[in-house]
Amino acid sequence: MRKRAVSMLDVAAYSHVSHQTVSRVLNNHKNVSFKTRSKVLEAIKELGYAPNLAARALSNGKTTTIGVLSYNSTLFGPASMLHAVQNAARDVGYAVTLATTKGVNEIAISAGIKELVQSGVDGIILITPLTRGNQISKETLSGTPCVIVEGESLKDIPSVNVDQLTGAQKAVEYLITLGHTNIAHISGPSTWYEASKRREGWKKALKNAGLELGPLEFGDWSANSGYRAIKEIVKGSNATAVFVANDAMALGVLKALNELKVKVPTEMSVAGFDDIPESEFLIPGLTTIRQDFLSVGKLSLELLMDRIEKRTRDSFHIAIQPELIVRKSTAPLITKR
Amino acid sequence: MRKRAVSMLDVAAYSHVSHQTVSRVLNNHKNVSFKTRSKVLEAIKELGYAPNLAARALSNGKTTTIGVLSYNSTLFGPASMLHAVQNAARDVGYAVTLATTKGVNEIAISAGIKELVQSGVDGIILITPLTRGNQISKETLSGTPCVIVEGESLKDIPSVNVDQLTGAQKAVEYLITLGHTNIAHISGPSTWYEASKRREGWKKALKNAGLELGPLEFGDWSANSGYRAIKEIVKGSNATAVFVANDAMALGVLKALNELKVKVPTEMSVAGFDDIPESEFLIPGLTTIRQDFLSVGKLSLELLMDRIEKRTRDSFHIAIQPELIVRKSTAPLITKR
DNA sequence: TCGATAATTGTTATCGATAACAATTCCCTG
DNA sequence: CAGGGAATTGTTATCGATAACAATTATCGA
Repeated sequence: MRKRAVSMLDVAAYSHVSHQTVSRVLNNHKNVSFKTRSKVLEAIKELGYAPNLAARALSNGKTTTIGVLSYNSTLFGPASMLHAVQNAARDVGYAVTLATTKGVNEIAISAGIKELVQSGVDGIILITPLTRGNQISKETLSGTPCVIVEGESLKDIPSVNVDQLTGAQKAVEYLITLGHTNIAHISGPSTWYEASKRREGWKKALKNAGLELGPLEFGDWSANSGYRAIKEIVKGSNATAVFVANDAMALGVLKALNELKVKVPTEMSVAGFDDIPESEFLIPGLTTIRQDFLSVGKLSLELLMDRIEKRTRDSFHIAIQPELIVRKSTAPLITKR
Repeated sequence: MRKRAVSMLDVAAYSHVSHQTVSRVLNNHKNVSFKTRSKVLEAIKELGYAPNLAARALSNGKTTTIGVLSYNSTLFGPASMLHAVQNAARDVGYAVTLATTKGVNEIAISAGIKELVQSGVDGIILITPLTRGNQISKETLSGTPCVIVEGESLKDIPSVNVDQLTGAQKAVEYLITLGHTNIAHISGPSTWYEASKRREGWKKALKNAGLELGPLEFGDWSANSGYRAIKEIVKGSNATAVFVANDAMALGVLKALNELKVKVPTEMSVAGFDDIPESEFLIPGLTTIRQDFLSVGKLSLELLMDRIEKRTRDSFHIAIQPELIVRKSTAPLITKR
């Protein structure tokens, strides 16, 4: 029973070459004769050799690991992107280490970044809702390449974003074409980048149509907060449609309206944002904006790999267009007379 | 501008001690005088030193990293457990690297484990639905400590499980106390451990009450599969209650019943399993079984740390009791006469 | 005050890979 | 067939930490 795992030297001895040659075979150097290469490969298979990644990392300064910093990986969006990133990373031979922040403030994010930098990752993907205030100092990154996902674009740092503003605008414009003129909005927390963009989109669509802003409430992305917010809106206004900043809150909205005996969509149209898997099966099916999280995840990894491997790219900030999914929770305004 | 990051030798030079003493300070060895310790600590702070983890790993064979292998981290359960594990790991100074499997078969799982082992993790948490067939060979683990979460208990490998059988039994027993005698079940995929346990619980409860088995359908955990399954059940039987193996499928069930104009709960009682955040806000609120994923995650990490640090423990297999959450989707049977 | 023992500090070897450079072999041309 | 350049292989140093052991300094009781 052997105690230590087989190392490169064992392989070298077994195949009667130097360990350097083994290294060359492993790293696909061109100047290795076919004969020795196959000899070495056979030895590797025979002995069940696997390189020691710590040694490699120490030697060449690369860990072939990327870090993902996420706010709350339980939410559908972050979880999907994490999944996509992880899959894409594996395909290019990179491991993924995960870190999560407790809050969305600058301190928590910096701490998370430091944690990852210290662990030696080759690059970082930030799935954190950075807003303007949250500048990432070069200090904390200390040279580690980085890509921002779903956060305010900074000039030096590549980013991948779903075009939140346009997405929100599409949803509200759709409500407008249905004849609604008093359109409320339930926004996400004011500190979140996505929330502010969606709010902007709502405003822009209304302004473009020459309509006044409808009532505005703030939630915290949870169904419960949507539940509470819509009750305020119904009580305090006569809005006939509501654009909700995410599907989870929209779920709470549907629940509250059901309890209040306000019929959806005939008395109130509801549109969400995200297209979570549940949306299709709500009662009624939720009209919403679909974000292609998988593409976002995949693209962000591509950008990061470019950075890590010092490739340059013209597209520094990538915006993905979301898609309007029309279901049964929205309907033309019935004019009362 | 310094090129290389500061190393232990820099700290040693700065504080006029040997690098070994610096190492001792870092690792909290007892035999370091207060004076030198503070001198070194100051130097560390002054120079902004952070240990190189690759070097440490190479030297002592530990990476202070654990691996989590998950089936599909987008699902609520795995995502929650991953989150809990990651938090708990950070608290004890461990990093988390993530791997995902494409399938639930033995080959895919083994591949995932190998990937993690090769990356050098100190321990592995398996959030994969292991069934009997899926034996983990000692070979693939090659000595790496491992904990199974939500999978069939193997004698050698510690595990943390929610008591699926009892949970399912509780749900069905509750339906029985409401007077239902024809209780259907929509199960998860037959290869999944959780699915088979929940199916067993359903059978056991019915048997204990002297009732016959109701209709049984299989889904794939998705809302859509629940949607289809309940249509079969309604068409082919006169069940008055259905126990659905997870909340996502229950969502589809509610949708289908709504379309079929079967009233819930008066004409059909529906109970789910998981208590996802949405469940409370479904229409009607879903009666379900709550699994404490966070505790499961935390406990599994504890078990793993015991293994890594060679502590022994009497409780090798831990079972957590789930909780029945009664909401509005279940009601007493109205006897037609 | 001496010596034994404990507490503290230092020196050298080691982990397993890659980098840089040196040496050898091969092949082709004049 | 000599010689030059390319292709192939080998040797040694290095990455930055810990392990093992050696050396030095404190501390205490007789």
